[in-house]
Amino acid sequence: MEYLEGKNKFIQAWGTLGSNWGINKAMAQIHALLLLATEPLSAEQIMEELQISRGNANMNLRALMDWGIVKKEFKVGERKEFFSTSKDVWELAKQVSRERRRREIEPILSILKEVQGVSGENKKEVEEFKKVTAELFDFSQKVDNTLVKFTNSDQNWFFKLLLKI
Amino acid sequence: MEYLEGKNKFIQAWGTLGSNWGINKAMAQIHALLLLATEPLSAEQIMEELQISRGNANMNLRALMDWGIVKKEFKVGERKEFFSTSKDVWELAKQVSRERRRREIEPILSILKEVQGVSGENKKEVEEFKKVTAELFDFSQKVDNTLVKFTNSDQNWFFKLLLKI
DNA sequence: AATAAGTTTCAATAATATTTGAAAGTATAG
DNA sequence: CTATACTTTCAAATATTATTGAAACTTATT
Repeated sequence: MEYLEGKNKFIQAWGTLGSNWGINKAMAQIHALLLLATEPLSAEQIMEELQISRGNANMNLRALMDWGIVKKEFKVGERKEFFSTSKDVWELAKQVSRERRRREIEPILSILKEVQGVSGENKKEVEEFKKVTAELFDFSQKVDNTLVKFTNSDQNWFFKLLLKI
Repeated sequence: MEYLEGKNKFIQAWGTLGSNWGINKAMAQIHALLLLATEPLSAEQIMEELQISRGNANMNLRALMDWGIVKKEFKVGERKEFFSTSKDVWELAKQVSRERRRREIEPILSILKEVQGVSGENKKEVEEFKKVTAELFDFSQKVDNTLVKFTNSDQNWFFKLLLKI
């Protein structure tokens, strides 16, 4: 397979994967492009390679920076900004976990806690509600704890551990 | 907080959580409703409670059944179909992992493997490409293995294990 | 201070995904 | 067999989300 074909295939696949996990296609594709780049890329280069507009590139680069997985860089003598991402897959996974934990697990935990105190006429329904939400709370908390450990772990502690089983 | 308020809050939150993870809102909300129900619900009841159309209810119930997390049930003397979901959060998590593994990890693994064999003029680029995709392949395979263990584990083996650390 | 190079914003537009509802399909009961 | 109760399908409508592009803004250079 030709390099260019492989590259496009990979970028395409990364975009699709992102979409399935609630990350917009352009954002995932920019990330894929940066993963493959041998040096930081300018907004122009990204626009050009992915055939997207300046506004789109800018917004998604910002989103990637918000996620903490893309960094702005400057080159001496150049006024333009350049962008790069870490090639360390392990670091990437940890950063994504960290953000998703903050953005999704924490809010759901807080809601589950909040709704625990419901009251009402129908005893059976209320009890079922409390039971289910309590179990979800418990489970979510376990996931949360696991992610905290994971995101703070050095190396691939996690997988090494699993190998021992 | 009144039961109804809590219920709505939970259903709403479950829908939002779903959206963030690439699952459509109605699908997640139907699931939330079934989680809280004290007995299997008919399509009518679901349509009524969530204020959605018959077609919508039907399609998303089918999708939930495809995911293996909702089951059709029949009541004696009733011609209608009823739907229920397992209240076991652990089982639910395993089933979702199983499906996502099949639907997303396996395809990406196959693409990563496929693009490994690229060739091209620019040695530096090609090498970087192979390096990055090889690392992603390795990582994805580890995740895949972990999920296999997870989805086959009894009880909360996983979390119990983590407690030991 | 004026110009140039580059970045950001955001209303308008386009693309995508979801939802509806009515018609077609199926199965059960009489 | 056929009327009835219910389910499924899917084209069209709607809602949501992503993208564009040009104007506004910012910063650096002369």
